[in-house]
Amino acid sequence: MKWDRENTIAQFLRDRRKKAYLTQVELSDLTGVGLRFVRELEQGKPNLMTDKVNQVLLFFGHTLTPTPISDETRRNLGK
Amino acid sequence: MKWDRENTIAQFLRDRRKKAYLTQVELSDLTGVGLRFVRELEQGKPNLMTDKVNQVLLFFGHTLTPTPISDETRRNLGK
DNA sequence: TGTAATTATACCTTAAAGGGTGTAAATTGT
DNA sequence: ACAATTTACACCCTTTAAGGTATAATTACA
Repeated sequence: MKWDRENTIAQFLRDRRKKAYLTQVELSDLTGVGLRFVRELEQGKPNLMTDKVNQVLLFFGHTLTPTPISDETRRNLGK
Repeated sequence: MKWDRENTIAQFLRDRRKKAYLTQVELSDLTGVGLRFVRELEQGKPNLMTDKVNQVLLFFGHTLTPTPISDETRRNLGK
């Protein structure tokens, strides 16, 4: 599967980390996930484990939940 | 890690499947994920792969996205 | 109440996610 | 322009998610 830096989670986390003036290393330390994982997250690796993602999201007060797909997303379904 | 049938994703999917009058087997077929996975999903297995979850959520027009944690969630942080 | 359908557990195998580390590339600041 | 910091990529290793299948428990209903 192809990586997609523009996917919702990747974008969200790159943005939040920047705004918090944190490096990937710092975020890795603060959240307890591996540095490698932080990088894969931000580069849009497609297949991630939910609890690892949540471990990072939680640091920013967020969590993964099912939300209705946007028209935008629906349009891109056929990739 | 402990399983939690009441977690957001598990609850959401049990509810949606019921409302669609589908069995786990049917949902498994329709979404292309394994039957075992549907069951683990609905029973709140903690560690899931995001693309598998999305594969099922998409069937119900949803997808995993980072959302602010609720007060409820925040209260339960210390488990 | 008995029986078929649905759901829950258990066991085993396989593919791949996550982690550590080392190195190269890119970014930043002076 | 250069040095230091930060980010990206490659390698190998360990762990485990997901799938298939078989069996037990539960639920639905005739």
